[in-house]
Amino acid sequence: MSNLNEAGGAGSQKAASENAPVSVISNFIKDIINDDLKSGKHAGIITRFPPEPNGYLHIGHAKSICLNFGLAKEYGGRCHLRFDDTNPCKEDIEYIESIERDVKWLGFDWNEHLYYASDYYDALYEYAVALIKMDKAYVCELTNEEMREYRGTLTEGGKHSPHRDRPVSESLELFERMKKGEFEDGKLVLRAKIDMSSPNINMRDPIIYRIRHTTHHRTGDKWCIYPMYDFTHCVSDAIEKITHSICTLEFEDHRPLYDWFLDVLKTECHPRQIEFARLNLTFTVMSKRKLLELVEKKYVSGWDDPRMPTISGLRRRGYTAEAIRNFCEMIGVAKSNSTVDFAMLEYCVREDLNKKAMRVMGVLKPLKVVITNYPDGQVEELDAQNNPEDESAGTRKIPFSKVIYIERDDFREDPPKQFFRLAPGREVRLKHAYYIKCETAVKDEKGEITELHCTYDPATKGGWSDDGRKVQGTLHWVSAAHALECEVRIYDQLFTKSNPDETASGDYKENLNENSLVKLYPCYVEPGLKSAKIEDRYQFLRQGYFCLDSDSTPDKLIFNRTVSLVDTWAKLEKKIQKK
RNA sequence: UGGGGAGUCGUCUAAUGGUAGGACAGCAGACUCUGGAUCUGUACGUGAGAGUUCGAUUCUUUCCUCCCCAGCCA
Repeated sequence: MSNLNEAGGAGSQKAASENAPVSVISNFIKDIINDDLKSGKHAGIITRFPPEPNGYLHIGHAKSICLNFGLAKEYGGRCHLRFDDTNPCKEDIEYIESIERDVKWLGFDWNEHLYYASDYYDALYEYAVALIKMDKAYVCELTNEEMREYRGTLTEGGKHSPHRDRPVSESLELFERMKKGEFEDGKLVLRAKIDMSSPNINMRDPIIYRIRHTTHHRTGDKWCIYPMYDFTHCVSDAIEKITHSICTLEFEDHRPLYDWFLDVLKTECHPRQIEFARLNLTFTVMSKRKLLELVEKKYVSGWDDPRMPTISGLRRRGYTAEAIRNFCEMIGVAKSNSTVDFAMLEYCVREDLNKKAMRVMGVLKPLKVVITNYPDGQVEELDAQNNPEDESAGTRKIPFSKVIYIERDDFREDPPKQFFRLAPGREVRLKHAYYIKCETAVKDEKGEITELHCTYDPATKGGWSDDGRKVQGTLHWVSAAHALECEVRIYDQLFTKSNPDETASGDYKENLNENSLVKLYPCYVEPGLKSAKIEDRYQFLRQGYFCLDSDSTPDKLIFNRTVSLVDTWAKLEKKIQKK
């Protein structure tokens, strides 16, 4: 059982020892940094990755992680991991742990620079008091609904709160009492005093503290007032002496507020906020709300369901950290909204796994083949190359015997023109083994083919013939007596539409793909896979890349298909059928 | 219809006044004991107009389209 507990072995990655390489491609953020370095504004850079621990990280976060940690590495600076934990209602320790695990797995290291916004609650409180004393903040008693009314609309300015001009001393006292827990949730808030007529709604006296009698996952019950994002984020950045605070586009019109707080507070450090476009991917959703819904309503098995675009899902699916990093490098960083073709991500895993994954043979939809002229009871150990892309991967022995399984799709009774595989009277090569020729197809009473009777040519051992004879097809196979029975899970896109949000009803779930998971059983793989460990990755010859799923037990191996191989024949066949 | 952003091959992304380039996807071919990989070739783009200039993706201007903002979420 121990072999199922952690990754290791031939097909696996040593995540911890992996180190992300430095990027060579430029982007507009690097241009800014280069200017800042050149002008002497900064001697070095400090960035940060600031997730809120209210969900699992996804591939979109990976883009941000690669950007922030990548920049730090490239410029010899550092990147902090900071949990933006200012909303105890939504946050959870489970998420903190998963985020740390995922960032590490991606190959990045924050060293001792692990922080929490909640670390700064005392400082934040003092800054808030300072704001009140400067008459730049006040305690407001408007209800939620009133607040919305007073805020105005996109086209009209708002109105002043009746509490806006209350004396500083009164706000001070009220704020103190808010902190002491004298008011219930929602009764009072602390607001910045900026400009209710601003065309930028964020500047219309934004709330900076609200009351929440909720236990915080780190500070417990010490606080019942919690700071809002806009106030917390810029102050946290300043405390950590961040030089470049990189966030996504939707925060662009929060920047004036970010700058306002730091200007008014006259913080020693005033980071520059830079916005870039978040990642969108075809055939999937990236919003935390939707991913959470998929998990909670059991459309998927969990955050790490192999169909999820989460880091843990992709990892379980068999993606490597290197593939994800390469992908993030490949897609670039810019300010225009964009949706990347999922095929680009698949290209990146294939490229990486092609170099690394050990080749093995596995039959997904078995068809029994009896080699009639092969001696009963004889077993030969044949040599098989582990990875033609990597000489150092060596070879292994695989057993061959009279009864084998081949892929059902590799036989056609009535083969189309360009079909190179097995058919009555046809000869093909069994990879690493012999040429075999199909003599007869045995059928049951319903006309289903139950097995094939073939003959082999003993002179072709290893898959060669000296007489110049050519065979067009090469098939993978496993010896029936030696094969390991297992389950294989074939995944397809979670959604049927390239843009899942394109719906008639407005509910993206109507685009869920009913066939996104197909479980195949029994499948047969070569006996060597018995020692496979969770997350070990393999190429099943001619089929795709697979990895051992965490649902596996020593008695039942389960493999996930990470991605298929490029299937030229499938494409060709489709074209033939169209004609 | 307020404010803030963005428009370059099908999709991402370069070119910062001087030959519009790369990657993915597509197509065609070569090669191959994986119809994998690899290699070669090929097609495809500056949202529109006006202006400045010898020369504009780049500068100016008008227009068009798309995205974000009215949580006591981040």
